[in-house]
Amino acid sequence: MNTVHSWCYRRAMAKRRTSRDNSSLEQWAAQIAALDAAPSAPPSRREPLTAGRIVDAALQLVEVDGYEALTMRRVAAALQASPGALYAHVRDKAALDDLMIGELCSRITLPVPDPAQWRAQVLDVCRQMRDLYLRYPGIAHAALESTPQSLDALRIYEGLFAILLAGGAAPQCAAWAIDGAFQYISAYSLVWLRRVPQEAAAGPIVENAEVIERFMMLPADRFPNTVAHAREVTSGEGHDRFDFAVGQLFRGLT
Amino acid sequence: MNTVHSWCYRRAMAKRRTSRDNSSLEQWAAQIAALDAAPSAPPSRREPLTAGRIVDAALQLVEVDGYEALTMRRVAAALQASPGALYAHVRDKAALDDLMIGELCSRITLPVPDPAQWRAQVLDVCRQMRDLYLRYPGIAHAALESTPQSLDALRIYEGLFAILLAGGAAPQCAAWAIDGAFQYISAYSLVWLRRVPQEAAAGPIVENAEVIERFMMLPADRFPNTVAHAREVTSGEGHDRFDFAVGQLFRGLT
DNA sequence: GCGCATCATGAACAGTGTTCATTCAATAAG
DNA sequence: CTTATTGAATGAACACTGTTCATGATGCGC
Repeated sequence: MNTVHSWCYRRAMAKRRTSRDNSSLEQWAAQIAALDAAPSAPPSRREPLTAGRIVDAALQLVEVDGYEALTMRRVAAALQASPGALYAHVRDKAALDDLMIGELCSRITLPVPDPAQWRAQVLDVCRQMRDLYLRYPGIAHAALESTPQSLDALRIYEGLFAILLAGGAAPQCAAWAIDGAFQYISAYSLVWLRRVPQEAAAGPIVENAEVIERFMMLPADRFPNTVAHAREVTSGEGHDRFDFAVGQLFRGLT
Repeated sequence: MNTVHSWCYRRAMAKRRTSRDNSSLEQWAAQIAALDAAPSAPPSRREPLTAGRIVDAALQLVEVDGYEALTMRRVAAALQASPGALYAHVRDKAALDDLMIGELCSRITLPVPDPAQWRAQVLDVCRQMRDLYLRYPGIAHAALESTPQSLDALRIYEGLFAILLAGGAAPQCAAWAIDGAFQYISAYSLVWLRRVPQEAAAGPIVENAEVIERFMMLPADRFPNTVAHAREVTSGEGHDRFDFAVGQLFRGLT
């Protein structure tokens, strides 16, 4: 449903020049036709395929089943199209990955820089990235592998840069810290996925106690510090460690 | 098929029973052939398959062709074995990944903690990890996906922990910083690979000037800060950015 | 109405991880 | 010295993957 809505929006924007009502009418007719055709057999003739629709379908697939389930064939099936049809609009699966992270980057809202609270602003942008990566599990893979700087990614680079410079940071330190943060956020989002299925089984408290116990079962002669500070090693609720790491990366830049 | 095979089996058994010298002769010929084959092809036909040999072969493959070329079939071919034979010693490809990063972790040398120079010691260990990840290109993928804490990885966790505690860091901050560093190092090693093929083309100076020029071609109204500080954005020789980010993560913990 | 250019199709290709019945070699038991 | 057993290796499958391409159908401009 999500993709259908955004697709309708995009198509309406693109075709606004010719005739909005016509597109709306087509849509109306297609919906009516779908009422009959959908239960019996999926109609082969659909609305034209576009890169935008492909990206939307791919993102929806990742949101539901994770990035490792993202397959050209599955995207095509979700669009009721042939696998080869996608390659008329998207060069590669890598190109699709780039488009997906571009779409994600375009969803991030950048604040107007406020020197008084630049730390909070930077952290907020980083959290937005993290939440997007977690909403589409495993898509950080694509972010790590994709083109160094797409224009969409560069937009949020510029946004963070502006916040940091307004806060009084030196340009080189600011640029390097942003770079490091991008990489850290991707890695964090990937590692975070490994804890999710465990959370579904039981509450986090029991889970944490279990982990502490396991750490204390380690041979104390080989892992003295880990055993001694098992509580601190396993501490951190939610995304506390994320906030800590991001805070460290942007520390003392003024 | 089933009956035919079992019939063949019975027939082979019967044949062996009737003329055993024939089978012995074949074996004799095989031994003679092995005399010649052994010096030329030293390895593996008679050597029993072990998890260790599989891991070694897999690492060698990654070192030469990269992690995306790591395939169960290729590992088996390198060992002159059948693809299915690997599964008697390694449960999954994921398990093979775990064993590989375990092997890598076991190669890292940990210093005895010296409070006077704990920063240098931490940076050295992080660089060892990075260099291993870069020597086996793309294997950081396995590190990000693999089991949260294998005992080999925990060993270097403990080593870093000891260095930091000796340096006077608070246990929780130390643990969180180590965690962040692990994730950052993996992401950095993956991102670094995208620059390597460009280095082969020309010297880094020309390359850098090219990148600066490209950044300055951006629309200045949309990317004012990136354009204005293109030099700082593209600065950093070698692993300068790595050292910066690691330094930030472990900053001010005493 | 027709020609054209575009797009979707479905089959194919070369791979992938993984499984399985079958075969073999070496060993333990009689 | 046979014989039975066992554990590992095989090779052929299975269900997939990304990608290509000739074929065929579609809708638009004239």
